[in-house]
Amino acid sequence: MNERVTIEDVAALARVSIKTVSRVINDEPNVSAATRDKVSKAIKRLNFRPSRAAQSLVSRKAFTVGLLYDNPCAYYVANVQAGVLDGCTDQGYDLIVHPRSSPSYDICREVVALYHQGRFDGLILTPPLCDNQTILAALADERIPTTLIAPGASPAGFPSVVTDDEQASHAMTRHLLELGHRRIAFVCGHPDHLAVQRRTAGFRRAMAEAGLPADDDMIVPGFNSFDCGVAAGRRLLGLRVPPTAVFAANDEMAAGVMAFAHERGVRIPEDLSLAGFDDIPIATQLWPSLTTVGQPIREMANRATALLLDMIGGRSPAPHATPDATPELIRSRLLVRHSTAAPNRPPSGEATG
Amino acid sequence: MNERVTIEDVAALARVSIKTVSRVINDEPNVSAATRDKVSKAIKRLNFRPSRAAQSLVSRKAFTVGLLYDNPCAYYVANVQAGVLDGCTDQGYDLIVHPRSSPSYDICREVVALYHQGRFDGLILTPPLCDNQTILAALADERIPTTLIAPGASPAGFPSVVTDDEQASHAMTRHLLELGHRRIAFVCGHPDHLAVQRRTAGFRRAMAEAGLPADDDMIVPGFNSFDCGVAAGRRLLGLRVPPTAVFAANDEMAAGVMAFAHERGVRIPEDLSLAGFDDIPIATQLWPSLTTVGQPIREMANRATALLLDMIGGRSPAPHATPDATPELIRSRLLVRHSTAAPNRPPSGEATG
DNA sequence: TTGAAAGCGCTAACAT
DNA sequence: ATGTTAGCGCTTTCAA
Repeated sequence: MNERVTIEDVAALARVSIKTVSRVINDEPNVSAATRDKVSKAIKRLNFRPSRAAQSLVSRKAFTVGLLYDNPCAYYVANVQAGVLDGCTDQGYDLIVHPRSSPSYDICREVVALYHQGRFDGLILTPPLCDNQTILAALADERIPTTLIAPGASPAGFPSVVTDDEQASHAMTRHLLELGHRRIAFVCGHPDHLAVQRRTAGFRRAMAEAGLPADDDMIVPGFNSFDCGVAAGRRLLGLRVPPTAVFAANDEMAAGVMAFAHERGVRIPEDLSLAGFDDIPIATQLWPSLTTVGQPIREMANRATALLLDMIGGRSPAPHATPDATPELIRSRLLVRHSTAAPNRPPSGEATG
Repeated sequence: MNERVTIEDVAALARVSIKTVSRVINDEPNVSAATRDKVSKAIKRLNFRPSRAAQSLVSRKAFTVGLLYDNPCAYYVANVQAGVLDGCTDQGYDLIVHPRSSPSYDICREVVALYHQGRFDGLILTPPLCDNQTILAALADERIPTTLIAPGASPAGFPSVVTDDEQASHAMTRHLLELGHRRIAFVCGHPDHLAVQRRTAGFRRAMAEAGLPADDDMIVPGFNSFDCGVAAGRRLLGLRVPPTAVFAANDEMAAGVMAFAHERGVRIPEDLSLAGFDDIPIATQLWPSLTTVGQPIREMANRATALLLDMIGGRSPAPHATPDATPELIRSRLLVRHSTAAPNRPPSGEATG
């Protein structure tokens, strides 16, 4: 830490009291322009930075937010982090990250302990942790300021930011229907991930509205992984009457379906249209590029951070004091790329080796 | 922060002085077993946690390490973070992350300021920042404890952890040669990323040892991105005599080559063997799965953290006091999957639609 | 508009 | 083996 220059050094150089320096540091009123200027010059001259530890001790704030997650997708995590940092940095807050895959009981104890040590002022939770009742109960119990990104429900007392999974899924299904598909299969996401579950609902609604049956053999389970996608592909393409389009609840599973299709020589999009959800990097690095739904992850994280900092800073009601906060909505958008086309289209003129 | 229970509360309950409590907290000697027990019980009873801010203020430590990076690959970053956290957590250190893509001058000022505020005790740098002389000079100037992950050179005074890029690249080239390939192309990595540059050297050495020419038209430039891979594929497959194998300096570029090959109907591995480097998730999510080199990123980050904490804790020489520290080496390993095979192999019996 | 004094919760140095 | 005292560097009273 090597803390050499202190507020006293500045005060001595500027020939004022340390309190006056403190006033300048914190932009407090009641300092004459001349004094302020004098002090500012001294601060610059000495390259003075107030000690975070001292500020924390007296203000009882850590100036740090914690990000708690348990998500295997590096891309998702990176975007969340970026969004949180966007919101933190200008307010002088730091981010400490806590990926946790341990049992929730340990998480609770650990997080509460860290909070009581003053290691962070508030917490941001992402799926699936933000749907974990044990954790939420512990955080509410300890009155730890917390906001949620994309929770399945909107638990009382936790401000949250969500996106319109159901509508986006509906829109994607409409896209496939409008291309002329009728036999459309859906690969479900992980049952514990509530937001992902809403994607199934959007699919079902669009199919119902189109007067099409959502056959049981057209809706297959999945757990968000590439391997599940491969398995789903095997199952669907092995059907007596296979679908002409497959819509997977996330891109990883869509990539799995695509890999299986490639292996079987099923051409995409000529023989099979394929759609995903999330727009992870692989979506543009597959061939053909994947039609998918772009999630505004970074923006959501940014807003969740702003809500958290409002709470911490007392600019919004105290934590767990607002039973029915409406979640903030940020819309997802449809990204039509090359993996979807009208059904039964004749092979294109592209070289095929 | 809500800091209610302090060391005084514990002292009062245990009927000892606060100093004795402090001794117990810090596992200092000279406390009788009975007293220690009494204090421990009081600590548990009150659920006491020493305030980080107070400890920081008096010890002049932040108990935090900073991770500075500017790397577009989420998977790489996630692994580095995981490795750093592995090393931090048990020592009670936190991790704050600082992704930075701003000009290096700003990074320097910002990082130095944060250090002087006592927001971290030491820094871990990854490529390409760890090869940036301006940043390194600033850090050395300020005596900021720093370790480097996979630097191109090994700058004096910076402990570092590296892997054997050159040898791994040599081994991959040998693999292709042993399969019977003679016309092997290489897609180079970003010229600013020195560690990646060594992969080119390994390729050249293996080719030279095999008595094969490394033709200029067989070694194409690249900048690590998927699009560069597509471009390289277009260039190489458009040659009068195309290569029978392509070795790309990273997986993203290999994925680009593969996408282009798919588009052109060039079969992998029957018509073209393809190898990458890094083992990012996409390597197993492409079809066919990609033969590549697995980088021990997480272990490297973990070791870099251990080296840093040794420095911070005074268990190793002070920062910038050891001119010629030997970088610690962690070996990469060859991962042979389905994208490489002997050249001119007849099509396999797999279904081709 | 400015400043003096009293802590924030802990540890280091020095008693006992 | 245990306790007392004096800070760490800042902000918050409360005076002037």
